[in-house]
Amino acid sequence: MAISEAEAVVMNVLWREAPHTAEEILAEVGPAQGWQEGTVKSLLNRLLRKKAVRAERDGRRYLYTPLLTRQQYVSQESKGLLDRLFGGRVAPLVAHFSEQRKLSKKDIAELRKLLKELDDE
Amino acid sequence: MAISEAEAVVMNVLWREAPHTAEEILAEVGPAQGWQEGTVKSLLNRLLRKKAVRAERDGRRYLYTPLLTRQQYVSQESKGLLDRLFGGRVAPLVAHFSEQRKLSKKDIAELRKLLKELDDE
DNA sequence: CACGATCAATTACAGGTGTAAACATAACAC
DNA sequence: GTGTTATGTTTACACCTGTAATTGATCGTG
Repeated sequence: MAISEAEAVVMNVLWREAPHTAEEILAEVGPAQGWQEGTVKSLLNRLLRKKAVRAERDGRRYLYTPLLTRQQYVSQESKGLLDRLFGGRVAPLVAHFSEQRKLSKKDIAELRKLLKELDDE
Repeated sequence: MAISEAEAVVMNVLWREAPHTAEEILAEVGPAQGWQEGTVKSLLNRLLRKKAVRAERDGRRYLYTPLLTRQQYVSQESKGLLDRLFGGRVAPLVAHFSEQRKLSKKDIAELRKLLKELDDE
């Protein structure tokens, strides 16, 4: 089942470092998102139900670890967008950003490097 | 207000060619999506409420025309994804696809061409 | 052992979505 | 003009989301 945007915020914390307790996650995202304890707990529960994380008891609390990998999530999401908007292909998306002048110098440099490396294989 | 995925399917028809009647839209997407008449009508109404399309009476029916442009929609959606997953930048997304071996030959060729053109400006 | 503190689990609730059924209205055919 | 047909509008309804408040379980403390 797809994980929602709010849920992804929680996953992001766990992808950076795991395991974490609910409290730690709250400390990390609560302020920025304006979330309270119950919110994070709910999101964790939904992620559990969706098998995106697993919880392991540690005394009175739980330690949460991601089951869904960031790779998997990123792939799903990107593919979804590409399929919906660009016929499933990458180049048209880059072209779109290029037309909109949204490619930074850094982007361009990195893309050049990337293509060069592809050459060498 | 954001338009949903099902709504985007309808918009896609109108972006290809407009205006269209509800019936024509149904004919185009109904079979593929397994949608019936009521579904398309509802989606059109929600799009009207969201000011994403406008309707112009034509005898007994309406002709629907997009107000939200494909450009606008694509920009919103792509930016959202990039911000959420790739720090708002294009190159990391392409890198992701490259790592996953999801760049087709055609993609690579087009990207090369694109970068070359950027050079010439 | 009873009590408060600390967590997690359950329940809540409004708003969005997917998917229509039901209802209203207007035009056309007789 | 009245009934049928073609359209659009309203209402429905279950599920997902964001965001908690409430309830329940457990642990440490006196």
